[in-house]
Amino acid sequence: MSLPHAILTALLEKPSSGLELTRRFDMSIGYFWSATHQQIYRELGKLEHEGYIRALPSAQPTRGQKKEYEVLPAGRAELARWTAESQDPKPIRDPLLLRLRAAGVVGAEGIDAELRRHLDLHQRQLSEYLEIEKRDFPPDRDTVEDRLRHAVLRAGIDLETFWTRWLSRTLAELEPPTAAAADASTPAEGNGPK
Amino acid sequence: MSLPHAILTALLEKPSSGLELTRRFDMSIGYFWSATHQQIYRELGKLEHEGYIRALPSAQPTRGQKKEYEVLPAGRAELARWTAESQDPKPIRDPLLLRLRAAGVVGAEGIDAELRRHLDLHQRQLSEYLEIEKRDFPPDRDTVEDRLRHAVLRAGIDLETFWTRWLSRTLAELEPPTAAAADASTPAEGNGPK
DNA sequence: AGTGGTTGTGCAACTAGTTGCATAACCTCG
DNA sequence: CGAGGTTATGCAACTAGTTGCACAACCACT
Repeated sequence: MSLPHAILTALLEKPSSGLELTRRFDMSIGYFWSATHQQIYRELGKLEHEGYIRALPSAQPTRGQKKEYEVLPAGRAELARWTAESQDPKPIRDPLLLRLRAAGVVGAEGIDAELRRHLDLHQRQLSEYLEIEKRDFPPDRDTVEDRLRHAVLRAGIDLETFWTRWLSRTLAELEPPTAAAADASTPAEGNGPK
Repeated sequence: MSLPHAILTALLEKPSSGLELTRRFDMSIGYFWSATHQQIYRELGKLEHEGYIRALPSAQPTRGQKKEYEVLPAGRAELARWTAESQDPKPIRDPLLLRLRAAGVVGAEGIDAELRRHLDLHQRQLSEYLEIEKRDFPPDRDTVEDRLRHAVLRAGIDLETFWTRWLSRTLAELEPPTAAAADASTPAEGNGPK
């Protein structure tokens, strides 16, 4: 039940059309929730039907034309209710970890290439977040809202940091020992006793 | 497409019945993939139908009676194929971060209680993982398989560590300044100049 | 006026995961 | 033996997210 609330939050920050929301979900909202434009349009329809949002009167109802939405009081109330609600964290579910475990059973051929690829992706994401932090959070402003937004971004930063560290360590642990243990096709020149 | 492969991995490690798998998913497998018993039974049916696994001959086909499965060569091949495949990491999607952002818009009332609750849950999970590490990974054994399994567990440990740190920091940042900034109903006794 | 790209909205079908419930076999205790 | 709990398998309906495509409006260039 998170997507409708993500949309309400985004619309409270700034009334938008479906496509604008999609772009915002790809950008800043993306570091804690992602969604495709189809999900967003469908959800906008539902939210309007339930009386949580409404289309701004300026927009015509024909297809292919921009339609902006704003949040109604009922929508704000629903968002406040949901925000204060108690929800348990969901257990981890990560395909990469699963594949690593599977590699332990069917053989680790080629898994290191995949680990390196992920490491690269996470490093890029991390430096992107650090850019955003530098740009959007100079050390002067300090409202509660700023702090909350900064905390959320920092979660993104810390998570990417975790991944890059874990991937580096895992790669380091898998590779050299494999080379040392494998007595075939390993050059191993210059480090034996003379 | 991860659940069937999680099941294949689990069955290769040890042939099991549906309920046994469910228990293993709640325990050790749970730190990288979770699943309910209904998902598992449904998937076992599909995997058997597709010729990846088969029921051990000892089991009778009646309902309510234990039915153990083992992986067939085709299943092992499929798992190896999937493990080596290239898959992009999925973007973060975390309701707690979303709620924190929403709190910045509709007000942060009561969110700190929720943060503390999550902190407690993550601390428990972390110490559970540390127990498992101490029990299952003594520093002597060192096969490639051990290393892979240990790396996966360490991802769980590091992730829980990230959460506990991030939650502690976020709580620390939200609370004292709020008390200092709010000039109403704050006792603030004994720390001013005499 | 016509073609081609961009912006924008939207349907339909599919895949994955969740929730609630039904039902059968088996074991234990009185 | 039969009542009640535990073990075990499974169906049906639902919710959430993904993929692929259709189509209208608008704009710019020729």
